[in-house]
Amino acid sequence: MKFGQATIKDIARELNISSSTVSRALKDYPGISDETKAKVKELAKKLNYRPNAVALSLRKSKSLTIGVIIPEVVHFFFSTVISGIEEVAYAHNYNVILLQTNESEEREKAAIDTMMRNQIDGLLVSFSKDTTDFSHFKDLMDYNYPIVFFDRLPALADTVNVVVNDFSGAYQATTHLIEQGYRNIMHLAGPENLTISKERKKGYIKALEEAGLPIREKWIIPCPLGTSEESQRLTEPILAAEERPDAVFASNDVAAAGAMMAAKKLGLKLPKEFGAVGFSNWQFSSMIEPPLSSVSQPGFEMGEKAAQLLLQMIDSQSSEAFQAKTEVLDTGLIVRKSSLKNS
Amino acid sequence: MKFGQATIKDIARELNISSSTVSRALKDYPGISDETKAKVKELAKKLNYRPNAVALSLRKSKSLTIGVIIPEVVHFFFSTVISGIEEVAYAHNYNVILLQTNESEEREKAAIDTMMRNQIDGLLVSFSKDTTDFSHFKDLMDYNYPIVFFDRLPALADTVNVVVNDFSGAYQATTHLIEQGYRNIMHLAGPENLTISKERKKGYIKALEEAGLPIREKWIIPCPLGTSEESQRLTEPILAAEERPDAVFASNDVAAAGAMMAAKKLGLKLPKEFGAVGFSNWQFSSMIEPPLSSVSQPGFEMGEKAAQLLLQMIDSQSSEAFQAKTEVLDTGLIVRKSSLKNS
DNA sequence: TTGTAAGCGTTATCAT
DNA sequence: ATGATAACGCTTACAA
Repeated sequence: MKFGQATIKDIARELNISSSTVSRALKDYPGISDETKAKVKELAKKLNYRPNAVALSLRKSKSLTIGVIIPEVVHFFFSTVISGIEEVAYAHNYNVILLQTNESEEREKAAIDTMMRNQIDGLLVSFSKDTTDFSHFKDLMDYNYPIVFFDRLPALADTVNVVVNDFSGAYQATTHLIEQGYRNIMHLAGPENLTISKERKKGYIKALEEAGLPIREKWIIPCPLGTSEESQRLTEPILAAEERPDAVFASNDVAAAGAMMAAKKLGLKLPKEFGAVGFSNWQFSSMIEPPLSSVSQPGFEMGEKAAQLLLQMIDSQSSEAFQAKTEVLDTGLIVRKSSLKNS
Repeated sequence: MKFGQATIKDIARELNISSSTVSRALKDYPGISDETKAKVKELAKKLNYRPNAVALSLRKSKSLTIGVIIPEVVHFFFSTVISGIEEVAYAHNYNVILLQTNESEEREKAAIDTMMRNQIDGLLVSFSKDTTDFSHFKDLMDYNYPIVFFDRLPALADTVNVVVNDFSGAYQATTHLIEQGYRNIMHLAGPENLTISKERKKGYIKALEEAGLPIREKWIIPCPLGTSEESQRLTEPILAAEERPDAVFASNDVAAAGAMMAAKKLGLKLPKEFGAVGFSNWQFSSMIEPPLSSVSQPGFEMGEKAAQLLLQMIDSQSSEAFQAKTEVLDTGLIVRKSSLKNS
């Protein structure tokens, strides 16, 4: 009874009635006299009574809290997703508990342990880059524990997922570069074991193939870190070579920006001599010079959708809600100056 | 007992001993035979026993959870702070529950209500822009409830706070512009009722005064929204005027970027004809053209410090920990091309 | 060395 | 229309 918080018992004692009556009066149960209801409610208000959610959780084995496991918070896309999750949770009177894994599998397992100890009702998961063993998720799913994966898909059967259409986003972006007249398009790829990276790479390749352009493996560069320094460093030698690309499709905006910096450093004119399209439409993309074209990901919607699916699983417990499904959200191509060859 | 989670009772039953013995054995209490301890621990492991944190919270009136109330997650600075909070909390086995207020005072009050219902052990608060009534915080403080305010300071006595040195950051930034040879420096200010905005404005004015430069009220423009569109729109007429500023010190990087866009649109050469320094050193600042000089705020450290102070209040409950104090973290000036007049 | 019982705050069940 | 009691899972005096 921290901070003088009043309990049902306090109210009961003061009014000389039983706690069950108080409990029922507070929730307008039938069979309680209007008089008692009024008295109880009045006193509750006066004492600033707040139901103890912890006691409720224990009693009902339900915490009205959902857990979010995410690689890092300081990431435009992820923070946008969190925001979407927050909104839906708030609207349904659920709380959000946040565990950041810093892309570490160990922290991920610890996070799950914490969530279980705290009787969290369900989990929204974007697992870390180098998670290869998914048994900690599998175990939960075997108990019918509600989990929705977002952005990153695990190598597990029968999961409920929300992703964006990475393939088509990448395909669109690359096709756009081709239509603009770029012919030698390199690709800065994401971490190799993530589905999103693979899909974006596939979309890139598909676009080249369809246009009858050659696929050059040496121009497909994985950027495991995803920092602009890394991509600048990796891109520079490629642009300095005899035969060089005239554009880049990057798996994320930061990498694209790094490539642009490399191109500038080598004195190339942007976007005429080197075009670029990124992925995720980060906040900064419109502010760099030239403004970066980018594939926009509906992060907020992803958070909303994932939270909605999870709450369905939690509330209904129907097998329908638990059925494997992958919700695919559409990307959009935001065309800015960086990819307009003849501007 | 969701998901087949084993409880102490299950272990007790299986071993034909009492739950108290199990409880004690699990925590190596003295006076339990090594044999029993071994048996209990073995079975606990086998059953994958996890202590029920909810039951513990109820028993101990302590949830090992701290709450973070923040205007918005999708914000480079705030998300960095959260990251720092997360790290410290994790290291001390505390959980973090996150409530976003979207800069609404009503949501802020609802957030506090939620936190109280859930027996959250303490609060880290950055209140919303238009909160003017702080009684909801005051009420808690009167009960000796642990709260640490960060970034934004409430108009309340005896609070524990963590802020950055906004005044000196702004002073440094403006002085730097002056030293570079800029003479007519405008200021894009933040929301007027926030202390941080006031402090930054003061630092700006102090620098001008010290340099013997005039303060021109018409060149001090509040940007309540803080978007680049807003600042671009507000800056354009000022730069188009007969007598125009030759530099800007902005209360945040986004506003600075907007001003730079306005200057470019009017054909001014950057940084020669128009210099700029922002605040917060957002991720994008190094990537725009010219790269933006900025006052860096130690967001991660702020989160760490705030969490540490809070945990001290929670753990010690000593009046020392609750004593009013304001931890001031130093800013740094990151000089990039946007403020180098003669580069 | 171990067991019993009460209690944290709430509600469901069964009485009255 | 209201009360008594048990239970959620765990800890902790107090007993034995």
